[in-house]
Amino acid sequence: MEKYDPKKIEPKWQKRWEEDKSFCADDNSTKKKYYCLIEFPYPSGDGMHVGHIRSNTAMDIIARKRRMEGYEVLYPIGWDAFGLPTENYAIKTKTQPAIVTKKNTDNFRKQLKSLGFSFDWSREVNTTDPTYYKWTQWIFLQMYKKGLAYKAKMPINWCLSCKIGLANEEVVNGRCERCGGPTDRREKSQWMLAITKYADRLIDDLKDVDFLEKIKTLEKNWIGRSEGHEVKFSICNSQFSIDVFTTRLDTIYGATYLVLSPEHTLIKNIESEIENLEAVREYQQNARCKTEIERTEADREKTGVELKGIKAINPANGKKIPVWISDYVIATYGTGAIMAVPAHDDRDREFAEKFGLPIIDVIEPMVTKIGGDDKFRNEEKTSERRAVVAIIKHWSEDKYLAAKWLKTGWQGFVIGGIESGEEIGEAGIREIVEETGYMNPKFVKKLGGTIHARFWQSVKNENRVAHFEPALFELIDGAIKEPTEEEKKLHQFSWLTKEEMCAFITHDDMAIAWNRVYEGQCKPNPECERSGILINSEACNGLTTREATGKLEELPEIKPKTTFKLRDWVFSRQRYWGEPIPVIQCLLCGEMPVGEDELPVTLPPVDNYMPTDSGESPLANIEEWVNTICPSCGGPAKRETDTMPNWAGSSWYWLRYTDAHNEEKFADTNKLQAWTPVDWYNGGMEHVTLHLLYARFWNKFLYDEGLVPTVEPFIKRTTHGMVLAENGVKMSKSKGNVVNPDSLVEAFGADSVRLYEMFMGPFDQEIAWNTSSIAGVRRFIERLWKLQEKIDLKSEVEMPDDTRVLIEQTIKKVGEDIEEMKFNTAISTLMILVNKLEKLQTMPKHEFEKLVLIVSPFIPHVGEELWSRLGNKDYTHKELWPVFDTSKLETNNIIISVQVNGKFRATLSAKRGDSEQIVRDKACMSENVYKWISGKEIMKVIYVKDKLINILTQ
RNA sequence: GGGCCAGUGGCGGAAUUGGUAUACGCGCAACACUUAAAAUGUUGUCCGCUAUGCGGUUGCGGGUUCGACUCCCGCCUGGCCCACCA
Repeated sequence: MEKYDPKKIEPKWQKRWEEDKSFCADDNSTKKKYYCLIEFPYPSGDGMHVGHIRSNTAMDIIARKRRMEGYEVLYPIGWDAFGLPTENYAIKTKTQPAIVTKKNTDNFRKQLKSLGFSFDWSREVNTTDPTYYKWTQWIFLQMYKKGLAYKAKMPINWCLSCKIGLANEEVVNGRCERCGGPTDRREKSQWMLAITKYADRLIDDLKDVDFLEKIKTLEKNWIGRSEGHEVKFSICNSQFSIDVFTTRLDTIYGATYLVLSPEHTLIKNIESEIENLEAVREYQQNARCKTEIERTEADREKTGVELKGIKAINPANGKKIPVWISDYVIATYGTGAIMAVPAHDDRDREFAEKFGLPIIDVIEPMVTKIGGDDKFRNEEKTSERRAVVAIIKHWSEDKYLAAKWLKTGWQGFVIGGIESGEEIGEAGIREIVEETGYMNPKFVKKLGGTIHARFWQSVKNENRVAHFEPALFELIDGAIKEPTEEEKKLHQFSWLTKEEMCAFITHDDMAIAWNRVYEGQCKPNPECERSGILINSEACNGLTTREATGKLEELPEIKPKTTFKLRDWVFSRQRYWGEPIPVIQCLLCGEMPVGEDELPVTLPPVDNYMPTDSGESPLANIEEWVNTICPSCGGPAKRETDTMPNWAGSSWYWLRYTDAHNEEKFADTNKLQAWTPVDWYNGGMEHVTLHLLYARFWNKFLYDEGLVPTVEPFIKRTTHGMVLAENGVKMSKSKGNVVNPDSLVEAFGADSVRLYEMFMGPFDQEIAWNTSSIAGVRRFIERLWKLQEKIDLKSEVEMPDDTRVLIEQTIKKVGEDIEEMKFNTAISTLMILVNKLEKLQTMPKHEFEKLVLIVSPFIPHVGEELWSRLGNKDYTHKELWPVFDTSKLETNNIIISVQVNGKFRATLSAKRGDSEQIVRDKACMSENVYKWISGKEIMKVIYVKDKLINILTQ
């Protein structure tokens, strides 16, 4: 037998596949289609990364399995080649980006081919190819026509070192996502895409796709839909008004001031009325100069300036309230203005406390007992009462008095009714002395607002609506008078530390009170703090949050409104290496789209790729390119010099794969119909909020235009974990820890590299690379290879029963694991089978062939080679995926484990389906078991059929 | 601060309607083959002990159960994403 030599067999099969166009998808096939997609790579100068190989192999396995299941599979590949690294390289080396890109894609292509991926190379696309970006520009023009692409002067994120505008998505913690440098905000005229018009659908349509739940959650949170109200506050003595967005309309009576973002447009309109205009301007100026990093620093102290002379009118109660500006209000979210409710919003409270603004409690947190003996009984009589919750501090230690009600089991604090006309402190002291016997309590302070509780007061046999007023008391000394016998029967008292108290408290109302002493350490049900009863709210007093919201909605100044965190997509880049935006500025006609027949607007060669200091693209310096004629009047005009962002080309590439060489359309309708939507799209988690959202947006737009057949582009989306360097950090060229797949293929062969990438750990988790472990999978391949020697070509030998069962089980498990992307366990199952087969002297050919077929998607070169050596003429991927025989999945001889009192003591052999009695008798006869049960009475026997018996003795 | 996830040998990791924890692989050790080494093969490899047996062990502490890596409650640690979003 020949030695296993990947250097010989891998190029051989790769060549045959290519010559036979084995993996070219047939548009006209009558088979069911299956579209597998991976995120097309950015061809960087560093060459391919072992991470690329991991996700490509995973989809390759699925694509190959689908072919064996009888599908016509499309598994295409291309290059997402526009981008900053190439441009930066061009700036440094004065090489044309197109030439760099060519070199890099050639290298990537060679690397991918060396790994035996079953890509359809006939459909290769490249986003930087004018025949491709012609259609990127064309789609842009369609959006332009529908008003979805528009130019706007607006503050944008500006990277100080890249000198380009960035989308919000490209700013991470105030820093440029690409270079890590600081960013600030600048007013620039930018092209925008109105993705927010699709915000609702981008959320709602998620219900119809098979994405991992975490992906859906991430997208939803990113879009950030928030239901609330827009409230119009008119300004005294002015025609202007301020719209604010709030999700807590019910707190409007507590809105004691308004806050505008420093950039708010109203300020300009009412300048003449502002008495301290200088100070306001200075604040605006400061806010503008602050970089995004400074603005997003956590726990930054609140700043702001009042617009003196300006008062807004609260539409709920007609009160005049001051208007401030502060950078804690974000210009681009909601309306860029808020009504501040310091009593019920932490940020507003911080601001109000700093600037001495009034704080009015308008919500009593409500605690309604909904379960247990003290559940509020709607049908019974109800009485209402004010009561003080006395939190009593020890005279010398940091301990507090805990009270337990002996009749009900409630645990909390001393509580006493407040008589009419009585002060809280007064009532508390009276109650403390009465109930606890401590003679010298002192009132310290009130603790926040009232807590509204509704419960069944079993002692009094009635419902109670209680308004609890938490207050802090301190004992001056330990002087105590023995309480009466009657009191002793009611309560039991103890001194507890803060931590002990948290554990002691049994009810949410007490927990809320305690939280005001020991901030946030006790955790009441958060629902209690959110929903409550209105107070200090005039007509709404006594209503619940929900009722009040409904009532307030009737006011003409208030209307329901939905807001999103998602903003429109900044679509301009002041860079060279991107798709030119196909728009012309005519001196007479203004903004004119380039005619569709003029596309593509191609990139001219330039000498200097450096962006200009004014922030314009290097294209602005190419006069012969910039100067053109107006498509409408024929007069002199200038081309738009901004280019599209990196994300443009990847927002529709899967559509182009269906018809990669079409010169008339971005893709033929029939071919789109034949192949889309993508059945399974795998990619990185990091692309879920950017690329995936953009791609779904473009697809929805094209769907609305009748240009693609489905609303959603991808049926199923999964993610892979990142491959890290051996020490667990990210691989990067600058750290010099990038593992080169070429040397691995050279040393171990492509099949070993593929197999290791799949075996190293769970596919969806990030994992550190470990080159020494490849030896293990290489050994496995060698052992599989050697099994050839044991084949009985005539298939005359019988296989032992348990081995045949194992083969069927392996077929089942491998098939299921591939579907769930549990490649690591699929491979270990295959290893177990090979270990077993090795022990045989000989085995029938047809059984071994099953194994060859199910390993072939993982290690296709070995699969193909073994398959042909067994005398088969066709490729493995043209064979049918083996079907396991359900009747052979299990043997009749089974092992049952025996427990005595839940401890494992023995195992026994039995026949499938044996009755409890048989198993029990066998178990009791076993020496190991007998030892444990002799002399003891058997109380109970638990029998799990065909699995386990548990004998319980006294 | 909010959301999501994870924690199992020296290492990567298996094990889910709750049923023999550590499969599979790496590494390590011993042995065989060899002049030798590599490669290969065989055996062993969670911890403790009075050792053919017994006890303990899945981050920590409780709970439910005949039985818990798995379910529930409370903590600790680590990671990822979002973050002044009204």
